Amino acid sequence: MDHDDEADQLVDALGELSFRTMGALTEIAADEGVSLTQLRVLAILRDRRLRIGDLAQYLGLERSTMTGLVARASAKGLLSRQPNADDARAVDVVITDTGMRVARRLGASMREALAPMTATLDPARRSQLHALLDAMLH
Amino acid sequence: MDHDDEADQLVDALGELSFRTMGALTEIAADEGVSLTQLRVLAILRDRRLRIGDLAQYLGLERSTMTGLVARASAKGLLSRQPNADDARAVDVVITDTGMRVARRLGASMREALAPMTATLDPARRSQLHALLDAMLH
DNA sequence: TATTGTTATACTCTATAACTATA
DNA sequence: TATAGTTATAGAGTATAACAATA
Repeated sequence: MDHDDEADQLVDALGELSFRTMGALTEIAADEGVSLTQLRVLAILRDRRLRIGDLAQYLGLERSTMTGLVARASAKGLLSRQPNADDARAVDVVITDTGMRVARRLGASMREALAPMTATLDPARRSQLHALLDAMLH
Repeated sequence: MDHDDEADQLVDALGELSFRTMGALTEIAADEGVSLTQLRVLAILRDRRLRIGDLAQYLGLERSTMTGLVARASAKGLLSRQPNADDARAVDVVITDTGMRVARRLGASMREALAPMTATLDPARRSQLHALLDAMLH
């Protein structure tokens, strides 16, 4: 069954693209001294505040895992823990000014790192790709 | 420093797609009792044998990391370590029959898991996407 | 001397299970 | 009782540095 049909090849290409992208993002995060998961958390918290549990659900992780992640990121000054106004059991996680600066630098590095990959496409094909990705993601 | 909105959105979409894909692959791997990195190793070794160092370079990891990864996968019966014919210092890593069966199941699960994402596109757009990904990856 | 791989060590990520404080 | 979060514990992934064997 070494017959790759069209669907298999598309899946392989998607996998390859994703591994390459994650590799680039991992390096970028490491350069800023954070993990890939912390990069995700920073990106998410740029425009909202979330409770520990919601953040965990968002990332598909256990709450106990988030406790540690937030603790380490807070120790680095990137995040801050705040009491939730409506539920005394809950903890809101908020990005700090330092965290926001790091998040912005990460965003810039991401664009820079992925540019060579998208640069192989001419502008028309780039728009095409963007439209296709949007269609898949929504 | 390019602050082109179109480029930023494309990078964001690429990141999002990759995180989703990696999430799906992580679950698939976990269902087979292997890590995401072990899934990659199995996929790579399906059609070749590589030395520890080459495998590490291929994945962008340290050799010491590969030593552990291969040890754990070998303990599970998925890989086997063999002396290299040309260099007595080197160790070839080979996929076992069990490893090959697992690799095939992983491949099938990947296609299944990613199908819903690509299924939102009609066949013509799917071909388009495939062509664009291939252009980016080569 | 340089390279291949291993070992020792340390840290992060992750999950499970038991626990607390609050709802 | 149920839920939000923490703590304790354990295993995997990862890197760095020091090391042995071979080139």
